Amino acid sequence: MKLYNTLTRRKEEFIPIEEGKVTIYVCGPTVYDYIHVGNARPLVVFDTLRRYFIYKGYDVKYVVNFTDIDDKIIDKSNKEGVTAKEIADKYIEAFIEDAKGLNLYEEKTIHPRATEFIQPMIQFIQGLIEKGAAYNVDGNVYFNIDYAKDYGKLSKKNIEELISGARVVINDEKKNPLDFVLWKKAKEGEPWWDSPWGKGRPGWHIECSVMAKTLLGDTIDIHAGGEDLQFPHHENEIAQSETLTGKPFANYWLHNGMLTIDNQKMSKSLGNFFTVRDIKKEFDLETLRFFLISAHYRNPINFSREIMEQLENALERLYNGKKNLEYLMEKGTDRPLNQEDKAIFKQIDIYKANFINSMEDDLNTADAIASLFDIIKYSNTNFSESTPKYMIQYTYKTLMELSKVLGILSKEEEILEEEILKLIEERTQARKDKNYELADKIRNELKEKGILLEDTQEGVKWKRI
RNA sequence: GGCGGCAUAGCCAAGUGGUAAGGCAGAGGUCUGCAAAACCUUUAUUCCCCAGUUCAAAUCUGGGUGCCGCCUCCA
Repeated sequence: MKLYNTLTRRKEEFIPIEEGKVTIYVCGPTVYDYIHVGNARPLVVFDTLRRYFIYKGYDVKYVVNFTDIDDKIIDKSNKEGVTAKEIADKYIEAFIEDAKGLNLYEEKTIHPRATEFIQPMIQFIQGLIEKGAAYNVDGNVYFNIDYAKDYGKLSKKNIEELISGARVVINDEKKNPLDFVLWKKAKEGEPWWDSPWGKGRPGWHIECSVMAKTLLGDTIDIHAGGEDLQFPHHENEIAQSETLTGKPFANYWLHNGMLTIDNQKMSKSLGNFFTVRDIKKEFDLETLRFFLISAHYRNPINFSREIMEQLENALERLYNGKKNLEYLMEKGTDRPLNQEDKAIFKQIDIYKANFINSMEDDLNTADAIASLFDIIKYSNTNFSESTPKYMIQYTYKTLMELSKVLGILSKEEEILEEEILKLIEERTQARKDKNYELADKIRNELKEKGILLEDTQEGVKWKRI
């Protein structure tokens, strides 16, 4: 599989550290609020990458951390008069709920909390101090970037230009203006942990380095996140981790493009954001997931109601195709396969190969989705009740297998209540009797109950609206 | 100011040298009591503009225009 590596700015063949295994670390949310649609992009995109690795038979270790101690969380806890932990717990719980809606593979995700790794963080910082790469000034510990080899190699920044950019706040405590904080001295009323440098808490960058190292090892296969984290967050992670271990921190750095609204980055600071919960009121979150994988992950995507509606319809077409296959699986014949049938298998296999080729090419989900539509169109056009069951099952199995990689079409067929089934039967009889008035009345009645009936050539079908 | 990216139909979006995938919306048709679904046909002589390389360019080179991101907390 080829992946675009930000470190080299090229697509590279993915070679895992250990054959058949892959370790992935994705920078997760700071849990001080509900996640917004922009936050959801890396979660969905890299979940899809993980699913594809699983599909290929890899043993995947996948970590998405929670930053549960940070200025914003402390601010919020002060405002609301509750502890920082209560804030974090509340939004972690909300995250898990949103994650389920987005069909993230939560059962297979490791979710460490920063506050559970304070001791390893202290050891990590201690190690940096011993190497002379970090220094303590009155309880604040800084990383000295002059000790980092190749500082700026990920974001391709030039240190002198960064300094002369003058956006850096002058801080007399720092040896180099670009030095960043590893351990923050606790202020009055802030949560704190004991450390060799006094009471305090970890800085943001150190958290990810330590959790990745502790859970996945000194060198991980893939580190991923939004492209806005390239600098300074990921650059600093590299600096501290590689200075401490002397080994590469991550072999592949993957960054997703920004999600925009009216062509402007969706972000908390600009205030132009929708939370995943906002969207859930209007759309199924599966549609949001589908939207997020409908373009290549490195391109910016613009979010709007119009686009969501388009994708809602597109997704419905896939579901209709799936339902048609389910229906024909019941009705198909058991006759033996003939020469023509075999050509159909071949065609389905071609679509499957196309899907895989797309995914192999730097996770081209937009292209892969086209193969799903190809399968649907092909089966809609060529299959009927006289098609051998086995072939329909094979097509269905292929469709579901590939959909699972993308994390879509996973909603199960529901069972209808007894009374509704009765009404449908009543209506079918009315139609046979050509009593269309009664038939339409029942249909409208069911529509109000959220059941939409369709009279197809293959019989009555229903769906929830 | 420095660094990076993007520009393909009404909308969304693949395609990185061989003659424009796929989806949505629209139009016409088949089927149908009606509706819906499904299916068929149709919708870019052209890929922001200009110049160049080449037998051949949406794809490569140079220039221009517009938009976006990072450089500050951010997915």
